[in-house]
Amino acid sequence: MASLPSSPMSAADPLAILSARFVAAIRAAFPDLNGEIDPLVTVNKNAALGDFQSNAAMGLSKRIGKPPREIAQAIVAKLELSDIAEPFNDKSIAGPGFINITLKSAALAASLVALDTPGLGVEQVADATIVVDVCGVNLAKQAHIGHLRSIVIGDALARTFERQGIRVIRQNHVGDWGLPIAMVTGKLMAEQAAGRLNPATLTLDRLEKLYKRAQQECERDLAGLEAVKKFGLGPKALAEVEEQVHGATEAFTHARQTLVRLQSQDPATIAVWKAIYDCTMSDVLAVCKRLHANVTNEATAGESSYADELGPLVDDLVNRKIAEESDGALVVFVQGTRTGEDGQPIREACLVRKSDGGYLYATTDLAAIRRRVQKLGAGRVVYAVDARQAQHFDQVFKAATRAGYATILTGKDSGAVARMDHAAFGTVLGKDGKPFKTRSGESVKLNDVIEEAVQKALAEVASRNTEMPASQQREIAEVLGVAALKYADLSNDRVKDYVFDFDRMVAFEGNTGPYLLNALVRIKSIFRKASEKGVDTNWKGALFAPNAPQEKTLALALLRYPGVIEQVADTLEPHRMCGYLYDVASAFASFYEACPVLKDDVSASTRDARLRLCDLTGRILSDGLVTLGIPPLERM
RNA sequence: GCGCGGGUAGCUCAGCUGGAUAGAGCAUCGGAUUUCUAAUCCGACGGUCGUGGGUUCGACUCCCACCCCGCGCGCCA
Repeated sequence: MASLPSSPMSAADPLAILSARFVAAIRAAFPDLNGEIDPLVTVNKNAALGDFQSNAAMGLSKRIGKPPREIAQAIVAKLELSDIAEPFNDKSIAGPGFINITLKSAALAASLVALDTPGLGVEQVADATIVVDVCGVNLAKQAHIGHLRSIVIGDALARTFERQGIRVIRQNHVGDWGLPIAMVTGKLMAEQAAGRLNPATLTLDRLEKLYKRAQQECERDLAGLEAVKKFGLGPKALAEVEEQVHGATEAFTHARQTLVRLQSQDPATIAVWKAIYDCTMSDVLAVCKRLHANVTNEATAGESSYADELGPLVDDLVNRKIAEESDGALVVFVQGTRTGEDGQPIREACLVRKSDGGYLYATTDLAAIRRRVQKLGAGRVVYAVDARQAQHFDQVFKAATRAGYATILTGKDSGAVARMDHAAFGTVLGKDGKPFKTRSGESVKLNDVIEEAVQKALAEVASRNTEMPASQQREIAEVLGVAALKYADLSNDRVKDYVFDFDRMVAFEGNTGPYLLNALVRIKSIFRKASEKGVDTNWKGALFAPNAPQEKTLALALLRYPGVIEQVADTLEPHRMCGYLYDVASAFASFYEACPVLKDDVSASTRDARLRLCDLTGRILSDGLVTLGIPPLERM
């Protein structure tokens, strides 16, 4: 469908103009053709052959019943491009029927002028709200490497939507409720009662140790008991294991009692829970802040905030016969992705209440969808969550749709079902190809990861700026290290696992954060130099003159920016932005080598045209990085 | 068993609704600097795109089968 160009940018976007012209030419050449016409205009893959190309002729071949080259001839005969493109020549139609277009320099310049606005041509979406599920840490646990991707990718997606003018509500779905939290709360109360712990000086590190111990006490050898009974290892083994299990059962009972007190808002229990909450979140939010991820207290909506809604929600599901009983539990049956022996899809059970009356994470997620769509007004909900939860979300999305909880209640889309997307991400791997862990097998703390990246960056900064004050080196290294870390995560295809390598991410070559920041810093440096040399600011209104091949390549890259933002928002794939920015930075590096800006033998008009091109490049690099959640740098 | 994701150069990764000779970076080798910051640029070398079929004018891309790796599969989250 050829949508009409609406924004100021798309009116001058070569892709949009060419698409419209091609559609017109095709209609003129083949008036009998009805139905949709896709002009298939793209940036030319082979720069030597032209700037843009249309592949429409091949596709139309079957519909029209003529050889594609003949169709291409007919299209070209009707194509009116003399105002913006170079005249056709014998290379304009090539291969099976590619139509190559080379833009006139003036047309390219006009497009750049249209792009060169404060908004950089990014189309604004009116009247939309998107909820982004981001971060998702658990109480009493450090933010670790497993949370990196949710924080970084979730924030980048949120920023991309915000860049489109969409109202974004971040939701940190903290695991702050349920039996595991009751375990540690009970454990903490016991420690406190025994005088072994002062709540005022509680640290997350200490808390995490208590959590692990509580968990072990509850879980120890329940599996072993099963095994002993199954294999009949004799009364002595059975007695030993049973004694262990007795301890576990005791701990479990204690945790259950604590959970009941939590749920009934017992003040003493809640007070301890709150201490755990505050201790965890102050640490976690500090890590988010250090990562320049916009995850704050306002964005925090933990599982506990749904506690009161779960009972009524399940009642509602039962009353409307959406949930039914199955082996003592309550489930919502959904059409799953799996198939049975007969090849028919299996009805999958999405559990919303256990046989003991407890609720599950699917219950909370259903409540969350309902709140996000029907209370917060989201037309789209995006989950930046580990790919291993794909089946869970598939079920929950279907159950929510069936229950009507995803139905939009107000506004222009009232009655429609909100779009629900699981932006699934793969695992962070070590160099050995296995999940990234410390030597002792523990998960790596996020703060340690950040610190190591910053230290690596600091070593580079210090060695290259020996005269710079240490405080400034440290300041730059902090930005650079965090940029390197985030960019390494964002630049890989989201759904794939990726290998984590400090040395590669802080490298200044290749598709890395430092390389992009370096391009930006070089541009800033040009303008500092210009100012030193007393060059006036007339360049701001200068005519673009993309004549050198390097200038042309750079200009064509810059024009793609608005489209890339849209692509990222649609596919939820920030690595497209990374790849794009790397293209821009590479194109700029080649330009920088080949096209002097401030050298004495450069004419004033060329200098000003190039300064304006540098400025536009810098603003797009900067805007793109900021949209990814990476702050720009002045010097490095 | 069923399902989901993945398999592209020695390594790490791109490859947009099917399009021209499958691209980067690293590594290896060879060039460029009295610098608008060389934290760079230019070039060379390097690939049966897991395997085998199919659809198509054209397949890394779509379909089918199989192999290998990872992950998931009702009362944990």
